[in-house]
Amino acid sequence: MARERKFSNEELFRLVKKMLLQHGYEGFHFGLLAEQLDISRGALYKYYENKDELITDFMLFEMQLFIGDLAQIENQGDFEAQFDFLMKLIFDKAEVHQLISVVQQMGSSSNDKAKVSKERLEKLPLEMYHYLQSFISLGKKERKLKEHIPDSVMLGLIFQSIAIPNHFGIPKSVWVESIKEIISKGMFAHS
Amino acid sequence: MARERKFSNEELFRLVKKMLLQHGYEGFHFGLLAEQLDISRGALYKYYENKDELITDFMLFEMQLFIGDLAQIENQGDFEAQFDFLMKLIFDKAEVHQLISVVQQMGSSSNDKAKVSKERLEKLPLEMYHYLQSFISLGKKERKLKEHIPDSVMLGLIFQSIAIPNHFGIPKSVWVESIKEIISKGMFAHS
DNA sequence: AATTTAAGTGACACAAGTGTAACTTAAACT
DNA sequence: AGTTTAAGTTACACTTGTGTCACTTAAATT
Repeated sequence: MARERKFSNEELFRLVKKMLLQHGYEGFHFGLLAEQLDISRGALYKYYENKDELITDFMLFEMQLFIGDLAQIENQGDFEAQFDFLMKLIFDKAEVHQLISVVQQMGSSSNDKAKVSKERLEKLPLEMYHYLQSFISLGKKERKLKEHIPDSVMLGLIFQSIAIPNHFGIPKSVWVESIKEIISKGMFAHS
Repeated sequence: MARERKFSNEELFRLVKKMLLQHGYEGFHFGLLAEQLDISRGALYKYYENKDELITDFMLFEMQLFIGDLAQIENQGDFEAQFDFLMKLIFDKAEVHQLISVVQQMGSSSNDKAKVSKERLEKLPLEMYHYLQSFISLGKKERKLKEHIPDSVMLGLIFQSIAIPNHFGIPKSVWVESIKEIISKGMFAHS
């Protein structure tokens, strides 16, 4: 019916991700994106009204992928296996955490359409928590997790651990194992 | 020798802090700052060549205050008291963590002077770690802390814990105590 | 081959922030 | 009172990104 597009959605999202991670929210703009896609800036406005709408769309896509991975936690056997799975997933998909922090930099949109999907976007962390509720419940039910600590503190700390800056370049395996140990058994020696 | 300044350094830094926390790095600009100080934008250029230089200057000031507080950890008695002091300090001065993340958003400066002090700035987290080295050493020496976990992982996790988002509005005291418990003794129940 | 239609282009007006420099103002010193 | 000096103002030129719209292009349909 019409000429074919010069770029695919995959290519677009791949570049958006790369640019967001590289330059952050402020450094991301249509000019740069268009250049990398080898199209004119104006063409992008055929698909997205503005930057926020594009980023929001991308994030919904990206987060749904991540939540898809996360959902597999239920097939991991006992509680310890689920814990290991979760930690591995988080450290393998470290970018997700960075991308979430980009969203929080997004100012309040002028656009109405963008506002709606941004609200959806802000609910995604909560949705993630919801998916993990069964994991925490299992742990508490099996008396593997301390029952007096609120679920959200546990999940928050687990997810935040990905963002600890490794200033001294500790090898990844040592790094991850150390964090897992602290989270599960603490940094205090047994007395 | 000349007319007196319409604003003090304290007032300036107070506003810079407020604006950085409220609007982030990108939302911070001379126009807004000048308006709040009730001076013209041009006047600010008498003191700082650009935004990065001002922010850098402010951050050095702010961090030195924080490091000053931190240094008092040595007067806190035994290891447990030092641990409690550190956690309390971090949660009382939560803004510091936010401010540090602002710095990481600063692009590479064009200005030479700014570049130099920005390098100094990026070393500050390391300097902080250095100040806390004695605390960790004490803990390990007294066999209160697990010796096989690298210092930087412990300190990183402690500092990062301030950034865990409290999506569900858990009361502060419960929140802080829960985090302290996980960090020190883990989230796993004793078997 | 002519027509339709969506993809893509390029120029324009706009907005917001930047940095500069000539100028004005007011305090302090002679 | 006159001079000096730093503080502050204002206007200007510049840069970078935004959003729009009339226009061109190329694939598919008839």
